[in-house]
Amino acid sequence: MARRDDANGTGTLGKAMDVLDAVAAAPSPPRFTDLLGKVDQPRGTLHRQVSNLVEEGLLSVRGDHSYELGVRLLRLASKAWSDNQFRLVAEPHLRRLHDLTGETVHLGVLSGAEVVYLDKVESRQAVRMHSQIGNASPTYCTGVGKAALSALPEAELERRIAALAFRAYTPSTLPDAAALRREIDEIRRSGIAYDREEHEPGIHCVAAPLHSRSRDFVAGVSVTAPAYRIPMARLHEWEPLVRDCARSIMEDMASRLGPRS
Amino acid sequence: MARRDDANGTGTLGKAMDVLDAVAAAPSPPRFTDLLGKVDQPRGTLHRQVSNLVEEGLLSVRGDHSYELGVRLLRLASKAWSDNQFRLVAEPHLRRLHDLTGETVHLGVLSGAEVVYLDKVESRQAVRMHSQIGNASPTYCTGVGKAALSALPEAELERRIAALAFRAYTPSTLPDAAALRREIDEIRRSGIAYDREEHEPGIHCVAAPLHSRSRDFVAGVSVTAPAYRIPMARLHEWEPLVRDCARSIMEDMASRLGPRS
DNA sequence: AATTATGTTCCATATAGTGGAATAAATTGA
DNA sequence: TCAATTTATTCCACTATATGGAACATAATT
Repeated sequence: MARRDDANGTGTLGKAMDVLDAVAAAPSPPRFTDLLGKVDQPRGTLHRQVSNLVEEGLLSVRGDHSYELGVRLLRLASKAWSDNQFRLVAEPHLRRLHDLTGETVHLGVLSGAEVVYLDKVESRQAVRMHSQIGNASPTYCTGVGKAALSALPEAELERRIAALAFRAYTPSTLPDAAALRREIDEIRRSGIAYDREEHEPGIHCVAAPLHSRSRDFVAGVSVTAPAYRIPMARLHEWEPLVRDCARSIMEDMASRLGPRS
Repeated sequence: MARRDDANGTGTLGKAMDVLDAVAAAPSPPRFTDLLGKVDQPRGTLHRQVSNLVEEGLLSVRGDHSYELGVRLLRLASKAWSDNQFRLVAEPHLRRLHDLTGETVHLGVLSGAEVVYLDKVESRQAVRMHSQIGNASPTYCTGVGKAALSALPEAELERRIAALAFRAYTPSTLPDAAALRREIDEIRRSGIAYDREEHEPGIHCVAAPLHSRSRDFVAGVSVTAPAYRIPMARLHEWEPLVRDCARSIMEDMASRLGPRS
């Protein structure tokens, strides 16, 4: 929810993105006046911004003046996904981790305050692919999220934690910054993060951090499983597999994309 | 390829989108100078535009100064897809069409010169979902593309056809505007479009047009099948099913979203 | 028909984007 | 290793573009 500091460096573009975010965050297609309440812009200004977004195909307007995100985003995202070098490099490693564990494997990267899923490998492909790719979850209550946070340089970590708004998804969701901070320290020591049913009841996972040399992006790999079928002990056994997967993705990145990736 | 008229009404935002398009169109992650050649902007200007896009997460820069589309697009597109009212309304109808035919069903909407796939229903879910959703194909050699074109008002159709650049994907791809024009007339009469292996050899389909009352968007539904297994005759038999599917989606839209959608 | 809510247009003003040129950084070649 | 060359980044006077308050138009509501 909390999204934007009053001042931002990206001028007109930033404002346009604010509008898109506002539409994305709305529970149902917002009308013009709804948006007027959500983004801090005067009528005339917002109206032109929205018109421009519509003209560019980033927003689409229905007959009743309500707005939806436009299909042009789908088109771009499709490219963003299929061309993504990190994902391309990681994919075979994820597949291998899946083969070794038999459970669902996720790859997620840190984006803003959230972790967005870049890829997913699971056996029963009955579930719609899109149900995860591109989805975003909070960092503080997911395996990949906490793993990714642990890979951030200290200053950056502080900044991000300070900006978080904690919400208890389950009884075991970490309640505040202090608890998260303690857990991150532990993850940094062990190189492994757990989600102990902190986001969804009955679902837990093991995850390992992943980052580019320069830390210009941080990510996480995880193996997720239902608690009733896979006990915590098994998750512990998988620690080396997950760690190895993360390590080999990083090595692969380094060798393929040059030492500086 | 042909993308932009010299003048466009969306100012700064439009230019930013041009840059995104240029990155999306590149066969491999372009560097700054590559982009400089593709978008018509002076160095200083382009540099700031790119910086802004990176800061907003719409572009991401790798260690070697090459640019990729950013993950924020995935996040937005995920929302764009899951919230899309048209798709939500259409989904059960697509599923029904799939059950009746046993073959792959597509839903695509017209976006610029292309048709982008909004949904896909197929039995063997082995294929990755993202392999189609958000993908774009030319209008003039796909079933949904031609169907969608046929639903455009005359003036709009002329304009779009004039802007097309024809490329022969297969021996049966329509070669030019005249041939397409003739076929569109036929589709308007019959209400059914065929792709006779015009995009991919061995793949053909039946499609029907679909549009919102006000024509502010046009789309198509199709049943696609391999030619070796499903003969043309069978496609003909499916005509009523496809037409009914399109009709019932439109009716459903009208009733759910109000008479004006 | 009058009232209220909602959407759209206008235009003087200021802000934010522009772009040519200078600087810095990385890469290549001798 | 150092110069030559390519490539990326910064700077800033200038101006095009976005701004926003207010007037106007168009539904919806009473």
